[in-house]
Parts: sequence; C-alpha cells; structure tokens
Amino acid sequence: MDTVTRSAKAAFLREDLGPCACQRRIRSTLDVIANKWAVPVLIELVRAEGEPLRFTRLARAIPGITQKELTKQLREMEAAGLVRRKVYPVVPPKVEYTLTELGWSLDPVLDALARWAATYGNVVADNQAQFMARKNADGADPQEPAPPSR
Amino acid sequence: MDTVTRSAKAAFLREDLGPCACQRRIRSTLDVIANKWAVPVLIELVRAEGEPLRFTRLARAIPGITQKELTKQLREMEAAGLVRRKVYPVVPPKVEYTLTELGWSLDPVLDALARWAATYGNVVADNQAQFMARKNADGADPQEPAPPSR
DNA sequence: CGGAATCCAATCCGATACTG
DNA sequence: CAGTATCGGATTGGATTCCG
Repeated sequence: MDTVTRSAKAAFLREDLGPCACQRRIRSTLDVIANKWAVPVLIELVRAEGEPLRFTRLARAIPGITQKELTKQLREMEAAGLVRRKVYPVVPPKVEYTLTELGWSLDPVLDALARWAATYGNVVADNQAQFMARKNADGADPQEPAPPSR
Repeated sequence: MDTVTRSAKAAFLREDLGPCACQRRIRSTLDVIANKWAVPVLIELVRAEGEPLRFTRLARAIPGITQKELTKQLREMEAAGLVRRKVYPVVPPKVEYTLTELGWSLDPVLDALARWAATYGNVVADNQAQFMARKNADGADPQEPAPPSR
C-alpha cells in the first residue's frame, strides 16, 4: 500500500534535471510563498473568488496576523506579481487587493496544501505531542509514530 | 481564460467550513512545512524514492544549508512524524533518514509546488526585478506585472 | 482607513570549535 | 560521521504612535 504511494506520484520531482537544479528554482519560489503568512493571505484571496478585499477585511479574516505583518506580506506578493493593489484616492483611504492571473495559478498548490492540512493536520499534532512526551519520559519503548489512519 | 482558472479549481478551499476554520488547521501544518528548509529536505527524500539517505549526503544535496539548520529541520520533521531516523551504533556513526508513510502523503503537495516553481519561478523573479526598478525610477507609467506567458 | 516609523524583545542563522 | 555547544550579528515580530 505504501509502495503504491511512492511509485505512482511525484513523477515531476524525479525528472532528471540535475540533482539540485530543481532545488534552486524552488528556493526562490519558496522565499515568496513559504513565508509565515503568505499562504493564509493567498487562501483568503482565493476564497474571495475575485472579489476585491480591503485591508482591514483581510486582517480580520486571518487570525493572529498583525497589521505590520500583513502589510509586509502584501507588499512582497505585490512585488512578485501575485497580488494587485488598487488605491482609491479618497478620504478615508480605500485600498483593494485582488489576485492577479499569476496569483490564481497558485490555486492547485494551495488546494493540495489545504487538503493535506485537513486530512493529516491532526495526525501531525498528535505525533508532535507524543514526541515531546517521549523526550520527557525517556527510556520508554520507542514506538513508531502513528501512521495516517486511512 | 482567466475565468476558467478561477472557476474550475480550489473547490476544496471554497467548501464552507467556517470562514477561518480551515485557516487554523493550515496554520499548524504550515508551521511544519513552510520552514525555510523543510521543502528542500522533503524533496531530496522524495527523489531518493525510499532509499535511505545519510546526513552528509542530504547536506550536500541541498545547496546553502548548514549542518545546524539541517539537524534542526530533520528533528522537527521527525517530531511531526514525516521522517524516520535510524541510528546505527557503529563507529564512525551512521544515521539514515527516510520518509515515513505520512511523509510520502505530502507527495502531491510537493509535486504541485515543484511544478509551479518550474513554470512560474522565473516570471516571479522578473516581476520582482521590475518592481524594484519601478521603485527607483519613480513616476514612470505604472505597468501591469507580466502575466504568465502561457 | 491604511499604512509608515520607531522602539524593543525574541529568535534565527552562520561560523567556529569541540565530541562520541 | 553526525552531530552538540556557544557566540555575535542579523532578522523577525509585537506594541505603540503618528500621519495623509
């Protein structure tokens, strides 16, 4: 069952580009989308389905983010061309954010990520808890971490 | 063409879980795999196709990583149950790393990421360069960032 | 409202040195 | 070989204040 898992997929990763040729390309991409808040922001914009979102609306939709971090993240994504920033010269100020076409192209990645998180997120949390517990109560029988239950 | 992009996909993200219910699950997942070196390490292990990799082999395969960071990353993934660490009590020491079944389940996510990076990575780089240039030479006509060329 | 600026604490990260 | 330990600089992140 696990041989199926490791044979059928990731065909792309196994294409022989040089051993770390794909690593370098991925590095710069990760510098954009692997930031702490990048994915949450992107997901909110995807969920908006093209409807422009204002700054405060975004901030409230993402629990735990501060205004500083949100600003920084949005600027970075604007620079990468993932997000369009539209400023209305009115008072009080009004700024709207939407995904660009390039931003929408991330959809499959975000979807895969969200699916994985929904399926295995709690398993990961359990494993981490057990790992901590095993460190404290040392010398206990070293168990295999819980395999996914499906 | 862009309406196709934004209508056909991300069905999962639009399922109505509460507005940020999916955000919270994703947060903990991202804390594991959105770290600077997590994806590069995972990709190397996937590319090994189940063959155990030793520490130094892993380190050499990932350009720019230091041994300190690699150790930290491997420990974190071991705690999450993504990676199995096998220590041989011999001298000189020998430690082998392999993906667990849970680790293999990340395959679709990594594949999606690698594909996106290969397709749009250079577009992102170009956009960033243009964005920087536009900041320096200010007052120029504000252009739309380059849409993906395919 | 949507930031920018400042201050300050925490933490990260690289380099180096040492060890079983 | 596969780490651990330590140090100092760099980066990150929150809280607060001010501005157009």
